[in-house]
Amino acid sequence: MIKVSFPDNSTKSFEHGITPVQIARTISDGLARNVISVDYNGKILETNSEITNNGKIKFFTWNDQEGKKAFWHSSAHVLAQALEELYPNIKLTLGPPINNGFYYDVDFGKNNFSEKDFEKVEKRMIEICKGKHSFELKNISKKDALSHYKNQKNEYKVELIENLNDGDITFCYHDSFSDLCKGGHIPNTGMIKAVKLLKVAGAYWRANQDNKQLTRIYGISFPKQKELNEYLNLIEEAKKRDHRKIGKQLGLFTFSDKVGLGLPMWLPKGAELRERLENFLKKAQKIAGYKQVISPHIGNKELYEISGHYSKYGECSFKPISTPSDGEEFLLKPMNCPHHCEIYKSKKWSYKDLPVRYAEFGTVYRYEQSGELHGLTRVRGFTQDDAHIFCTKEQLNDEFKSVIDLVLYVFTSLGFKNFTTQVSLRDKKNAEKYIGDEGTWENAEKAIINAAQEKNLDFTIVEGEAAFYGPKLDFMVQDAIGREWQLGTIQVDYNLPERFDLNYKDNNNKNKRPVMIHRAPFGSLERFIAILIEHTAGNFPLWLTANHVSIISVGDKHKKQCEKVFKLLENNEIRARVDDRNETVSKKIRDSEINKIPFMIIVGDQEVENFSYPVRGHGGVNFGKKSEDELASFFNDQINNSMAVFN
RNA sequence: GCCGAUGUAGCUCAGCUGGCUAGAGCAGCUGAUUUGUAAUCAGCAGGUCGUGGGUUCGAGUCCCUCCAUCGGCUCCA
Repeated sequence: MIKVSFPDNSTKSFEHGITPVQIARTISDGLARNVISVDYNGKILETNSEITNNGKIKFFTWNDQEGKKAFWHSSAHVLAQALEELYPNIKLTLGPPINNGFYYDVDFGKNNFSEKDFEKVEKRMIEICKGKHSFELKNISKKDALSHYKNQKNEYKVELIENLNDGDITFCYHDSFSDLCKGGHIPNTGMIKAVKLLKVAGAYWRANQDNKQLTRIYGISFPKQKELNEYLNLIEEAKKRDHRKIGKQLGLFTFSDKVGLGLPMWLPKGAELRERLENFLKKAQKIAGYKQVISPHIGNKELYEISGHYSKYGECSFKPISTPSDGEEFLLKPMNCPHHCEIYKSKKWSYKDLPVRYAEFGTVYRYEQSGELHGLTRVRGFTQDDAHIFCTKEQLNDEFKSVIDLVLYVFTSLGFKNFTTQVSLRDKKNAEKYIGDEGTWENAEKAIINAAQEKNLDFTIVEGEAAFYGPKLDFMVQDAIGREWQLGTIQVDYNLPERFDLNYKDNNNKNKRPVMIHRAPFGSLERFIAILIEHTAGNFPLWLTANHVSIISVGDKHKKQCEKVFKLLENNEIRARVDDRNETVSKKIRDSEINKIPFMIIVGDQEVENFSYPVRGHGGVNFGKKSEDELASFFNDQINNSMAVFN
């Protein structure tokens, strides 16, 4: 007999070799039907694995992330089976579950595979699912596993197996299909009721550009058709929030092939929006002790050779600009830090002066690969809300923490609640990718982790994501369709102060190296605004929005009164616009709605008589009637409430 | 840069297997209408069908080149 304890800490005894699904049945038939996989003593087991020792069990259903993982992993097997049947000469490689669904990377050889083939594959997948084939995991010796795939001439699987230890290798079987697999499946294919292939894409084997490019097929599956439909609807809705679409609708920005790829141009409304965001941050930065500086858009090539950026990125960036003077070359500014270092060097510093905080909305240019450009989120010219803090080692921790406060203030002011934080460290195995010695990296990494812990950030640590000169703390936010983007970033840097020979005098009149913090709460204005658009669907916080109020006339005879209300609001710094076109009231309301103007005032005979105005909110919300005396304070209260206070 | 898809008016889209002067709605302009909470009516104008080449009696439609866009991959100072 074995003892199994449950999440509620109760314990039951079972026969040796009992399976999780049998244990589930002792709780309820419903659970037995719905259990997808289990965690047993911290290890994921299949529902039909035999349990032979005492332990703690936790059941996963579709409602758990682990359950979905098993569900989608199993779906990837079904996809692979269908593909292998329909395209006999393909080579399967890897097929994991992802956040929303699963994919399988396949070498189609000379044949290609496109969206036109989806229907056929989906149909076959559903047939396989209906067969209710159970998944079975079997141990295979390394020798047998290798010879199996060598027979199939599948060099990918052979490579995978060669990196595994004999004894750890399992194959998963269902129906006529088998695959190298470490487990974590649903009980049988019958659970999968709805399947949809979503996209095909090229993907390099083992994520390495030098390797062969495989065909990646993305799909998603659900236990109910209804859930698939809901998911597809959700995706459709999300696409409506795409910043490229809303940006066009609201007249915020534009692109032109003639100007160049990835070089956004801001239309008046977008420029005003940017200006408000800049002013918002400038105000907070002033309180936090930053000083604004301004640096040119180009810099001598030598500057970037000193900083190390040129040797790292020179080849794959905008080429240097030469001048009439022989041998003289300039680079379009790809980052602001070297300039700020030189500004720091323009005078001698005492320890009493530090920390020095230089801030600049600095526009930089980077030659991103053409295939990488994406709306405003990935561009070739963009403006960072950059600042560099030069401080002593002793000040580093406090400075770093106050930058975290500033970033959090920016995020909460703009309504970003679902952000994640990531500490990006170097990849120790690839030391050549980084500059600076072991000791300084250790210090910098420790400093970031300490500060993040002290600020109670719920961060994940990712190795290999650091900048080449230092580790960083990144604030990540998802866009409308779930892609993660880095917005805010804070970086500790011991390297540039060294390279630029930055100094200050300590209290013994000795030269000391300052530490440098690079930081940008928005990241870049372009990307930040893009994500902001997608989060708000263009309904910006009141303090940011282009127009607060649309004043709509009923007929021509009310124009004068509209002007009067407009003046009243304008005098109180409320951004109003008058719509007295010769159109119906309904039409003018519709236009205001489409332009996402938060408030409307309709001015007709009643208003002219009573000097009392009904306020309509975006989407038809009724705020009741306001007298002329109440109007300005009503809107100003609304606007002020939309903005957090920084202190 | 790589893989796949797409490209018709300012915007959103029709245009079947190649067949007369390429269509619609919105936006725009002109006029009528003076409007009460999400589209008043009529008329007008607007397109070298992404680019260059080819096949054909004939190409928006078929083929190739290039460009751009979209979805991924790689990259992201």
